[in-house]
This record gives sequence, C-alpha cells and structure tokens, in this order.
Amino acid sequence: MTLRNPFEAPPVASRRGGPAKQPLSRDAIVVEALRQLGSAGLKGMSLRKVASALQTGPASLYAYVNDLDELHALVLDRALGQVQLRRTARADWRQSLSNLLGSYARVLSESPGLAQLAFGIVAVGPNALRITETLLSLLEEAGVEAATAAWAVDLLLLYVTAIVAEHANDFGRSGPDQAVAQAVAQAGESEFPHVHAARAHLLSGSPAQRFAWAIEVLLQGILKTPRSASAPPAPVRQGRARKRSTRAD
Amino acid sequence: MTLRNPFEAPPVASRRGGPAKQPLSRDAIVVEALRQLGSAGLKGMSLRKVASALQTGPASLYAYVNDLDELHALVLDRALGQVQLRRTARADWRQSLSNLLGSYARVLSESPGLAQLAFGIVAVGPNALRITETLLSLLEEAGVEAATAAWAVDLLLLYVTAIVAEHANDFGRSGPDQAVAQAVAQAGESEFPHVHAARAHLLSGSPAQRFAWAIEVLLQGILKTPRSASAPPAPVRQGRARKRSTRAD
DNA sequence: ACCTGAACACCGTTCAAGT
DNA sequence: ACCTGAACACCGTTCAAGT
Repeated sequence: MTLRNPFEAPPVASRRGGPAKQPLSRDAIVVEALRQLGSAGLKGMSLRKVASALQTGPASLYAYVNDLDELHALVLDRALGQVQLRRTARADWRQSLSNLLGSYARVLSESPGLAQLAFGIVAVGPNALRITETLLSLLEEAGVEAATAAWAVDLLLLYVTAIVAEHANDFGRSGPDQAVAQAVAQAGESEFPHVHAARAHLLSGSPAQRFAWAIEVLLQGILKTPRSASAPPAPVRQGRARKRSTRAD
Repeated sequence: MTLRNPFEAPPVASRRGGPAKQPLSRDAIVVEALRQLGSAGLKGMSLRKVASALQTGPASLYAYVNDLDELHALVLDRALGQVQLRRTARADWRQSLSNLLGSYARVLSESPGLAQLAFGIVAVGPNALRITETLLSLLEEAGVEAATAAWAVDLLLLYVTAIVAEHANDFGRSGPDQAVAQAVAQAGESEFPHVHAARAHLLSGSPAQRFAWAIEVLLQGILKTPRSASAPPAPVRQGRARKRSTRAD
C-alpha cells in the first residue's frame, strides 16, 4: 500500500541532449534543493523556492515528492553519494576508516544545513547503506567482533554528523566561536574554577585537530570495549522495566 | 554595541502572591515555551503560540526576547537546570560521570525537540557552564590531563546530545525504528553482504544498553588517547587555516 | 514611553477548477 | 487524467498608531 520507498526513483524521463528547461522531474527537484541548501543553508531552502526556481507553483512538486521530509531524505542521500568509499592502495583499515569518515564529514560540511538535516532522518538510503557496508568491512578487518562493529558504525557516523552539525552555524564566522569564547572568558574563577583554569584548553585546537583526536578516541574505545561490557548505569528514557540494576555479568 | 548577554535576566518583576495571570515576564515566556516544547515537540512551539497562551499578540514578546534563537537558548539553559550535578555518596568518578551524563540525556529526552534545539546553540548558559565545570572536575579526578579533559567534555556532551536528538522523532513510536528495520532487512545480500550479515546486530539492544556501551567506549578512548596523538588525517572544512581576520566587528 | 494590532514576507500543504 | 493557481493555516518579525 503506502509503503513507498522514496529511494526507488522511477526511470528518469529522458536525458539526451541538454534541454534548457528541464521537464520537472524528481531528479531536478532534488538537485535544485541541494543547490539551495549548499548556497544558503537549511533555511535558505524551501519547497516554494525550489518550485519557483523550476518555474512552477509549489503544488506541482507534490507530484514527485510526498512532503518536505521526504525531500530532505532524498537530498541527504544524494549528497552522500559523493562520499569517497574506495580505499587508496596500501591504506590499512585505520587509514581507510579515517579517510572515509573524513570524506563523510567533508560532504556534510560542504552544504551547510545538510548535517542538521541528517538528524531528523535515520539516513537509510542506498548511499547511506553503502557507507555502513564499507565501515562494517573495515571494522571486521580491524578484528572488531560483528556485534560490536554494528553498534560502532552507528556511534562513528552519529558523532561525525554531530560535530559537523554543531559547527554548521559558524558558516561565515572566523575563529573559535565568539559566544563560547566570551562565556568561558567570563566564567568566574570562584564559581567555575575548572572552567576558568581550562579556558585556554577549551578553545584550543583547529577543527581538524579536534576531529582527528575525537576519531582516535572513538577507535581506541571501540577496540577496547566489546559489547559484553554493558552494565546499564543510567537509562535514557526508560519508562518501565528494570529496577534491579548493578549486576555485572 | 548590542553585546547583550541574554542569560543575565533583569530582576523578576515581583513574585509575591500567586497572580492568576502573570504580568508577562521573560520568565513566563520561557516557562511557557518549554511547556510547549515538552508537550508538542520542536514544531509545536512558536512565538505566536507562546504569545497567545500568554494572552497577548506576538509583538509583545519582543520586549523581553530579541528573537527566536535567543528564546531557544533561554529555554535550553532553563531545562539544563534540571540536570542532576550532585554526586551521590561513595560514587567514584566513573559512576558519577555516568550518572551526570545519564541525567543530562534524560533531561533532553523529556522535552522532545530540546536536543535538536541544542545543536543550533553552542550551549553557553550558566547551567551549561555548571555541567562543564562538574565534568572537568570528574575527569581531573580520573587522572585525565587538563588539555585532554577540555576536549573530552565537548566530545561527551556532543555525543549524548546527538544520541538523544537522533531519537527525538521516535517520540511516539515503539520498537526499533521501522524505516531502519525495513531498509536493513531489504539490504541485498549480494550488494551489502556485511549489512546483511549484521542485520540482527544493527537492530539489537535497547536504547539504554546502547547508551551505556557508547559511554563506556568514550571513556575508554579518552583514557587511552592523550592529545599528543593528533596526526591530522582528514581535515574537516579546512579552507586554509588562519586568515588573519582581526577585524571582527 | 511603552505596548500591540495589523501588516509584511514568508512557510508547507490542500484542493477545486481548468486543461 | 493530469497539473496548478489560489487559498488555507500557519510562521517570525516589523512598525505605525494608539495609549
């Protein structure tokens, strides 16, 4: 019934020649939306603007896309197609994994707003699956057991998405975040002694340095933490079940 | 110029008695906004709805709040005031850190949309600073060097925020995400052999189990990875560091 | 001087009317 | 049958007019 899979695009209308004005296809809509996202950020893209750029009314898009959320998902997966999956010659699993995550981060960074968008979505398109597939194989090569690797892929992608999304707003800005810098600088020594003492550290490092360090942390942690080490400490939104805790096995 | 600090609230109008209808203060606006966020999610809150709930027109709010972004920041920091910072007796640093992050995650989870909101914001209010302060002291106790701890705090908070934000949309839903389940199930064995083989693992575990495992991974990684181990592998959006833009403002 | 109704410039989505 | 102009129900923000 309505179990539509938006990623199974119907065959593209035709494609020969280079028609000056496209005949309004799902493809054209996604391309234009991604273009707007890249040039003006998340709130610079809208169905109405896409429609008018394609010289139609907003209602026309609904023939090709069910709603804004679906367009978001399509845009994300199209962008993810740019992620470099192929490993370079002689790169070991560690280097390959680092390259892949770096490429993923770069793709998300190139279109401001894309990372924010990636959160509302579970990121399940063919291109997202390809990324997951590659990461799983690299972790297997690293000797990580399958059960652990499955969760590790989630952790890695989520973190990289988050770090890019966090800085998505700094698009135009330069230097370390001014609001952070100001707040940290003003943190009183008496009330916030550790923050005050660490204020230089808190603001130090380039994004690239912080990224590299964080990935290293995640990899080290993943290698050292098989799934067996899961003593539930602080449940997240766990309504019922469980009152007898602290039972390590 | 307009270097306002929105967290320095002017003294609350008066507070004695319990007036049935509040006289429209910044406090009342933030409380109502948070209430809407908690009951209807991010897109269930708007300046207009807050205004009408407070029985005024939307323009009136601008006397107390500069814009929607500022309201977001105020709402977030007010919510963060609920995070439990006090360590329980006899809890070691590890348990305390786990408790704190769990509390942080729970607070964000309680108001769907709060975590999403936390991304657009650098989270620098007094309550966010208190959390940072506490985490720094716990990591110091753990023997993590100051420079590493500073980055680690960012990593921990960012990850927890991200994991909550990712599931913010599952608010009403039950079980593992249907879209993910479907996509993983349909992943062809030939094209996605690892995904196919790991499909059970990818969907396994409760949110609480995954959360506990991830925190353990982060801690293990942080303990094993001092900042010295930072060989920049794949720069994120690194145009060309250092552009000498000293003409801020 | 303060407050706010009404207006402005946008949204996503629907649907009846036109081809 | 398909497409879409116009309408609907919202937004955040501004500002002139009223007190």
